[in-house]
Amino acid sequence: MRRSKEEAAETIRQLIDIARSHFTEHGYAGAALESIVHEAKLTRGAVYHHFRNKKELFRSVLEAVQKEVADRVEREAAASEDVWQQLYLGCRAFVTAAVEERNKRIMLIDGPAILGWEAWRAMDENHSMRLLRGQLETMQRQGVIGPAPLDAMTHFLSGALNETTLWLAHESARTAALEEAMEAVGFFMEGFKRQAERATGKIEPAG
Amino acid sequence: MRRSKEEAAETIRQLIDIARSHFTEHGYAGAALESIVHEAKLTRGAVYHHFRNKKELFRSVLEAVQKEVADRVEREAAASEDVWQQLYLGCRAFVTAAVEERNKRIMLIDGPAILGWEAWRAMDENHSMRLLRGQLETMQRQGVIGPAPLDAMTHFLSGALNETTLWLAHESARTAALEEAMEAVGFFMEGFKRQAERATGKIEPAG
DNA sequence: CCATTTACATACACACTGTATGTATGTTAA
DNA sequence: TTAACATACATACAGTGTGTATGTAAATGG
Repeated sequence: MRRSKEEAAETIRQLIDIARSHFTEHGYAGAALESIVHEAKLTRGAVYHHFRNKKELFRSVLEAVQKEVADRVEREAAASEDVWQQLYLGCRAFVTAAVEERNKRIMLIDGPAILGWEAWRAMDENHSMRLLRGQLETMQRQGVIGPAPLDAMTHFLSGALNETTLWLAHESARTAALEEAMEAVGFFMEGFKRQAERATGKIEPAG
Repeated sequence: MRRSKEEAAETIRQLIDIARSHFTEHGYAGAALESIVHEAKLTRGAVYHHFRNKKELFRSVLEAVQKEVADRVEREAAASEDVWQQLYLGCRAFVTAAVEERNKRIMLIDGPAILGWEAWRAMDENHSMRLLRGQLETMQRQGVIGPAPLDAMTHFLSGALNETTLWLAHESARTAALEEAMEAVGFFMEGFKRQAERATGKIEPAG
């Protein structure tokens, strides 16, 4: 019953895909490998052949999720040439992509808990967060935002977007929620602008 | 070997306390009830008498953590009479309290994963988040921030503070990190101010 | 075409949760 | 004061799930 190389690659893809749906529906702990492989018409032996353990299977799933979301963010942000608009569009793309059922829980809830915050963050730095930080860096180089601490700002905004995503998922009944959330993003950006204006001496600081 | 009521209450406190340290050190999944009760010189029977299951024990631990953190936030925010300063102090108190080892993981990582985001949020609404939302509401009523969507802003800022906390924990070597993080909070507040000024017609919106 | 590797399946050991039941002591009401 | 009951645990066991060791047949490479 040994399969060829391409068939094995297909098996891996299938396992990741099915695991993703099970993790989405039952969470990491609630998703038994047995029921995952059953759907794939395999046994747990197949999983332990292709992945070191359950956690590594989850990591592969998360990797796929992150890549999907980041791709959407990058594509949609590129629709504008204005750096502010790019940031806005990117944030919007992120929350609308991440809010989807098949992304949300794996990416924002189980991800940090299963892999640990550091490993989760390390993965994120290769995807959405890299884009966000890159954008802020560009804006800073262009002088449209002042000499603020990039890392702190990136994490602040990233965390805000993550929680906003989960809130949006919860508020899915209210269509106005997305606009409200984006308004909050706007406030943050306004703060940037004002700080940039201060740095260039347009207005003086308030008390 | 039956204990009196006060002794039983002491048992519960002790279990929560020891469980908290085990959850902190090994995470929820990695903390075996057996090793928790062993430290308390009890058996798992004691746990299942006082708590429905492991998750309920965790919920009790989280409740204690939330209460501690929220109390500190409330106390430190009350040190000022200026609403902006109160918000700033509250945010600062939150991150410095939440960043502590015995709070961080339980509150920000395992909490949502074990109880689910909704239950976790529901608990949070009775603690730190209630304070945050209340403060924003006060500021809005006083007109120092404009007619912005309160819930969206609250979640945005709350999520930002949570991630900032985890980032700070990771950056614990750099003492400047806290100030950088608070600077990011400041940007957000600047956005509020500007938006409030716009609403009251002090300056006109930019493109 | 033979040796070796690969892709799984099978079987088993182990850890942990949860539940059912037992038991001794505290509590309370007649 | 004591019998009846409730409470605070301990003990024993069943179930579920992960991980590991081993088996096996087919694919791959020389």
